Amino acid sequence: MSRILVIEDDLAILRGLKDNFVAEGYDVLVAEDGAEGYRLAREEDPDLIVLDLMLPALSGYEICRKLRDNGDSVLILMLTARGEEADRVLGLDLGADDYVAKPFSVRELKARVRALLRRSDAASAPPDTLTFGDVEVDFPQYEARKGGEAVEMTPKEFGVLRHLAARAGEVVSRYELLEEVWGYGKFPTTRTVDNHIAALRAKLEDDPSEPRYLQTVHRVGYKFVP
Amino acid sequence: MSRILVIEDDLAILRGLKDNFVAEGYDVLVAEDGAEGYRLAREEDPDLIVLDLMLPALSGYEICRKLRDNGDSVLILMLTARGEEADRVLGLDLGADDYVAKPFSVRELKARVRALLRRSDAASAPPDTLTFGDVEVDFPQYEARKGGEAVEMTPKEFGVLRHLAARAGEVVSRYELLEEVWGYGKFPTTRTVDNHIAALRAKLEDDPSEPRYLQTVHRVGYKFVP
DNA sequence: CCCCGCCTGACAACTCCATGACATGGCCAG
DNA sequence: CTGGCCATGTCATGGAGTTGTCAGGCGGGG
Repeated sequence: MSRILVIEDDLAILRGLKDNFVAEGYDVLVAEDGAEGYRLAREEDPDLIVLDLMLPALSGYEICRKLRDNGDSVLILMLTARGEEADRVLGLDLGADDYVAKPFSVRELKARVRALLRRSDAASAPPDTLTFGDVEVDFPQYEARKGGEAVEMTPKEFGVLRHLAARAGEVVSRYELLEEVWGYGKFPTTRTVDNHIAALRAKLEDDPSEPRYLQTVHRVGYKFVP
Repeated sequence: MSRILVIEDDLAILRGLKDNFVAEGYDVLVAEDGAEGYRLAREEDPDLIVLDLMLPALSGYEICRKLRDNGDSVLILMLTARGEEADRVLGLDLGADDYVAKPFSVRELKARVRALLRRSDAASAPPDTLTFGDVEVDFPQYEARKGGEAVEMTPKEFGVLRHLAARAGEVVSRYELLEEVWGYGKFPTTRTVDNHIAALRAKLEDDPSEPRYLQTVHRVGYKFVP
């Protein structure tokens, strides 16, 4: 899941944004002033920054420019007072990727964040089909077949399989799977992972009781062996 | 590399766009008013035109129509003021290939330009007509028939169907549909998408309660299966 | 002014997911 | 080698979240 840094001095807004983003499964960092925000932006390497234009210590304007001057291409979504020179903010000399005017609608802000992140990671997507044994999986279509027969799988199952396959041969811990598939804001039991593995085995393995592709590594996690 | 013509009367924006496109390696032509822009469009035969809707001398609207009337199929990306009727711009009255609302993000604009050029290279632009089962849809004309009978569909319904069909087989999330069909700057609920899907099913599916072509993928989105 | 398309909210039906209990199996200490 | 313990497999169940559906209201265009 993506990591978002929110830099905003109004604590009520900061809190609200954080809660909203956490609820959507993002990994959220916050800063209440510009200097701290800039430091986090450099050290924590977030995927996207929600940046208030008016800030104590270091303005959003300056943070944006400094990041760009350093060649940082992190996504930046600027919060501006209504009517504030939108053209200026957007790229032409500041280099923000989008902006939302205050007072803003949370729904709009979330939609814009989603849109920015989706476009940016569409570029670096993992391979979208997977074949092993007599199984074929097409992730964009959310379809799977075994021996030519369609197999019904749930989104979580696709997610788990994709993350295991992306690191084929490597052991992946339950904790890692939870973070990557479920997202940072969610905290199910690690037992939940076992259940989804079991479901995948039941659907894809020739002999679910003797898994060939989805192997258990005792006390560590699971690995996908193609 | 591709040749891009930018027609825009705001010099700050014109300059910013030119610099950005040049930096990406495009061959860039510019015009500050509609008459000059139209002349360049005819004489220089660019691959894509970034066209402001409001222009002195000759409006973007008219340029677009005149080009199309002359059978010119150059790619056109329209810049519109926020909230300006996106449906109209993308329809046949106008014939633009895409649009971006002002104030826009440069990253967004560049992404859309890339997308348009890539699609035209691959010659896989969204099709003008669509046929499945006993249904025929003509997008430029905004006409649909089922079993030979005319079917009344609203502009939004055409939009949703077109975007699903353009990615046939792939699951498209409600959020993506909102972004692509409703456009940048509009933020209805995801429930709205469901309603339009329901309307399409009622009009186009043989058995709307058991959709064959417009399928739901639970917790993910919808997909069109031809 | 009315009409149509659009958006939203409410409700019910349904899917998927998380959890806990119990069974089984692997690993280590003795 | 073997008993005990912890980890994992398995399964049933309740609940949370999603979707289909419908009615009502709003706004723009004719």
